[in-house]
Amino acid sequence: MDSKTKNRPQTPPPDGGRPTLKTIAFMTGLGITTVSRALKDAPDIGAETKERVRLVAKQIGYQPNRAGVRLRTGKTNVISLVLTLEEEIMGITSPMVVGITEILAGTPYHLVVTPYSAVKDALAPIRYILDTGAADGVIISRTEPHDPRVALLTERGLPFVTHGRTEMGIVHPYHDFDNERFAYEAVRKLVAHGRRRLVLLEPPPHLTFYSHMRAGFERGLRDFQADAVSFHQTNIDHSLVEIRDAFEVLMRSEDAPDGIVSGSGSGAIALIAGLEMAKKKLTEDCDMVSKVPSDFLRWLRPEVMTMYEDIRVAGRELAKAVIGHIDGAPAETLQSLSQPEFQPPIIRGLRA
Amino acid sequence: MDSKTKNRPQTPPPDGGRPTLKTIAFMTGLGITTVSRALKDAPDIGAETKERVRLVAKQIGYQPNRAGVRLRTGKTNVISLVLTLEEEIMGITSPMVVGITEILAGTPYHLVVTPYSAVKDALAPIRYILDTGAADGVIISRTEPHDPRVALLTERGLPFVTHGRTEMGIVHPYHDFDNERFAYEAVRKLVAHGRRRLVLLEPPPHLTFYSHMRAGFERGLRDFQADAVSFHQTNIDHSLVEIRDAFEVLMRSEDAPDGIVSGSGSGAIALIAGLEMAKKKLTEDCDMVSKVPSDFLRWLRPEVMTMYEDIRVAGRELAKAVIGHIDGAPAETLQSLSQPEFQPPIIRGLRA
DNA sequence: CATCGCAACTGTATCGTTACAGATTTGAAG
DNA sequence: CTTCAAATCTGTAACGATACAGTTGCGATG
Repeated sequence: MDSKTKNRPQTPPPDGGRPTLKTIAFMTGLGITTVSRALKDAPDIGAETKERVRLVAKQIGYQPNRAGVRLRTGKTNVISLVLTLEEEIMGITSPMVVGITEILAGTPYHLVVTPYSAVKDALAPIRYILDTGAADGVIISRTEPHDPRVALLTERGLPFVTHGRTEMGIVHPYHDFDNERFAYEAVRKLVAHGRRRLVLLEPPPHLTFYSHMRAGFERGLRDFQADAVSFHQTNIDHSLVEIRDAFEVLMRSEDAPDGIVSGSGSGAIALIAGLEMAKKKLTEDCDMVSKVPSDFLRWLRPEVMTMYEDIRVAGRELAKAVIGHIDGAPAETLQSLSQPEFQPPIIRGLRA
Repeated sequence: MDSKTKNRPQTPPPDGGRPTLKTIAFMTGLGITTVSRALKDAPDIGAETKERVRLVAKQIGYQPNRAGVRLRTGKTNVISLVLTLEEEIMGITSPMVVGITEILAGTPYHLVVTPYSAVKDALAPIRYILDTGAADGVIISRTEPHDPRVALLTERGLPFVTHGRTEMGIVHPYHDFDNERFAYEAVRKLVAHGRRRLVLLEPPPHLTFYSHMRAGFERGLRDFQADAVSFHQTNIDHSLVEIRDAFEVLMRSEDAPDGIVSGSGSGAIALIAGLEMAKKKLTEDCDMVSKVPSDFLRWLRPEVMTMYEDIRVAGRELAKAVIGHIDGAPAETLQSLSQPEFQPPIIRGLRA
């Protein structure tokens, strides 16, 4: 066979299978390499040729074989969302996944969900991804001030973004909710309602946003002259029953607070239950501000003042940031903080 | 070079990279083919050789390159979860994803989330997966009696499982919640509470479980001698505001029901709001049974009687079923129905 | 009319794996 | 001492894509 045309498929590729570069090469009479480079808009391919190739590719619905690309180039076109199985409790995964996929829909990226179970295993999925080259970028949450995952990913140069910030002197992409301001504004609001003895249902101390929320809470106490009621033994990672029971005890004590800042929506539910078990009533004995990821609380307990953390938007921001990181944008430009705002109450009139 | 050893790597594969069959071949002095077959436990490889290969493979942490396998064999080791972006509202995705990944964790499968937006596009992601060979198996939900996705997947022979049943004479794997029985038991319970004028907040009519739930409801009405109050213009896919407003009108009318069966947890929230806007009270003017995917309602409105649909378990069942289908198990053995049960009320005493 | 540079295109090798068709060795049967 | 079969191992080609190092043709330059 003439070596000049060895790269040109002589037989029409078997029909029924999906089109490959070979198919296009056969149809256009070009070499496979040329077709490949034409589709990449390489500078050494003629303008008219590119046009022809693009047209044929579109006509037959050519889509590059992911395995081929991945094997040759190492590019996986995968973004990995790393989740704790326990994260489910907060019901946060749904809108997050939706937000991420909204952004990925316009790209060649697929979203792979990579779970891990115990907290001590948090590094395991990261190692897996690094070792097997399973993804081009990673999204992690439940960020800690000194997060070994961030250290490892940075060291190995795999693009990532965190949901939450770190404090380790590494500049990396992140998206976060401004929990400092949330707690600060919550205190302001409660004081405006005449509340002075405030309690905070806080995040677990090892997560970064613990200190943010505490800082905002304490700054609020100082600025608006209120007092803290201690509730440190309990945090939003505890079970609803634990939170409820601990809070009932507190509400029955001498030390009972008259204002509550809840760092989580489900925590708020447990606090309300504890409060009611102690025969106290919202708005009468106590006011409450809660961060919420959904509308449930507002509908069922409109007397709770809520600040909405839009997880879907967070998912979008995170997705944009990883992709930006993959594309080489500087990390400083891939950081965002979403500002809390109080939600208007649900309108209880007809045709709202 | 001696052709006898052409397949044996002569140079130690560059360190730092991840191990491949070549690495093991070099270390054991065997051919690449032999190593491949040894790891697959092929019958034509000696027992001792297999042992040696396995040992080395384990020692160096060999994991087959997914792109290589996929390119050569077409096996993707991917399960695709096909979701509506709108599904988020029900907050059902989180526990579903968790359940699925729990099962996949023990397998080589990864979970890829493939979304679609409009209802009319429901076929688009399926076509994409079929055309690009993106997955070995598919999980779909929001099943319809005559579901074109099921038809297409069956025709093209791609293993799948549905969350919900179909009525098209095709035997395929599914997992479903017994909505017929749910509604039936709900009616029984309401009648036992002295309620006789019952309303059903039903699923949208095009989904299969609409007729299941209606059938159970109507069978209950007959068996327990209660009457239906019409509320057909509204269903669980409508917005909370729409449901609330429509229900307020109903509750203010002559025709007001005294018992409610709610086909969804978030729908129940809207119904409660509508009821309260009509100045009616739960347990006094009206009782309610709702299907719920989480604990929120039980905590905040313990007076609602609930049947828990465990989505996490559903995720597990679905994952097991697709894998079973991929492995060639007969579809009849991959069908399961989860039975509803009333939940005990939240215990409102200390140390529950 | 060589020679050179440039534009446009192409072949080969390779990524890691597996299907397939041998190849070699060993021991037993004839 | 052949012959054969079984047991064990191996090389080659291919999956689809791309990096790299050419090759070809052609007009401009000296």
